[in-house]
Amino acid sequence: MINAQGQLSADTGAQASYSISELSREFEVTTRTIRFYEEEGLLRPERVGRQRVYSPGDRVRLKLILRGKRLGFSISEIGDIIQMYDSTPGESGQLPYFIDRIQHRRHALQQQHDDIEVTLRELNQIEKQCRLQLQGLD
Amino acid sequence: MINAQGQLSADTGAQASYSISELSREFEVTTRTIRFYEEEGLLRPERVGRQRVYSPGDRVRLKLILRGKRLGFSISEIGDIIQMYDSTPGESGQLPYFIDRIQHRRHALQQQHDDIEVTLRELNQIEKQCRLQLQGLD
DNA sequence: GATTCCGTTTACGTAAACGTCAATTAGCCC
DNA sequence: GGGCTAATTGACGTTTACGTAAACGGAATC
Repeated sequence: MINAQGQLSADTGAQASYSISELSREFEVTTRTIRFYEEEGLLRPERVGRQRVYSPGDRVRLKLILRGKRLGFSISEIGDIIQMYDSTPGESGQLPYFIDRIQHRRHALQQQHDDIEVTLRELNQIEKQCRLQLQGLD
Repeated sequence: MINAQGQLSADTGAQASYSISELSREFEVTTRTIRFYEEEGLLRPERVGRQRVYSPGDRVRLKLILRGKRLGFSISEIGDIIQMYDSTPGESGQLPYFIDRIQHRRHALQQQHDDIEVTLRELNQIEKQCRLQLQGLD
């Protein structure tokens, strides 16, 4: 197989590098968006000349970013989360503070989790009503 | 007990009506925010003179709105959801279309639900590593 | 009757998250 | 070497979800 740089690479499904438009297509975001995330410090692709070249690691980061977006987090919150994945604890120096941040994040996620379950149950209720009425069993 | 309008009301914990500042305090949002939701058509409190008076139903709607916000939905999406709660199916006329909208919503929520579980697992992993290192067992 | 406390309206301001040009560069194709 | 395609930078525009300030109204309180 031939990748974006015109070089051979084993077709393992995991490429060695990606162009901005490849990622753009794969994740269905615009290139503008990807560059914006870079401006915000969430991505740091390498350069070949002036062109951006994304590693598999960059691709994973982008995945993380988009997952964060789906969860409604802001860019800076996502930056926060990515830092958690990034920093080999030890680099991060302040371990207890770090653990504290993790727990805050987790707490927010738990809240969301609960919100979702409540909402899902309610939507199920509503839908059930609709279906009954649709069958004229009301 | 005496409510915001200076009238007697049974102290059942469920008041008959609320002022904007009462709701503002209870849910920790500004009055500006509450008025904004009204501008956007998410709330329709009654008026006594020019002042807004919120019913228990309005209060529930506000709760719904804030839950939607925590889930990262936009105002118009929340409006959409509230409509689902509101419309006695049958008023809504187009039942199949309505059910379809519910399923779309539910699909998005399921996606979020999955995202959260993945993220929680990952955070747990990270935290475990931190704790190990904190104990010098690394 | 001046002050204080809520509340209201109007209107302009702003941060976040991109969208949308416009001008430029660089590699390939024939 | 002209044209096409993909990418880059820079800059201004836009939408959403409120914040903030000004100016006023009405009821209560001192």
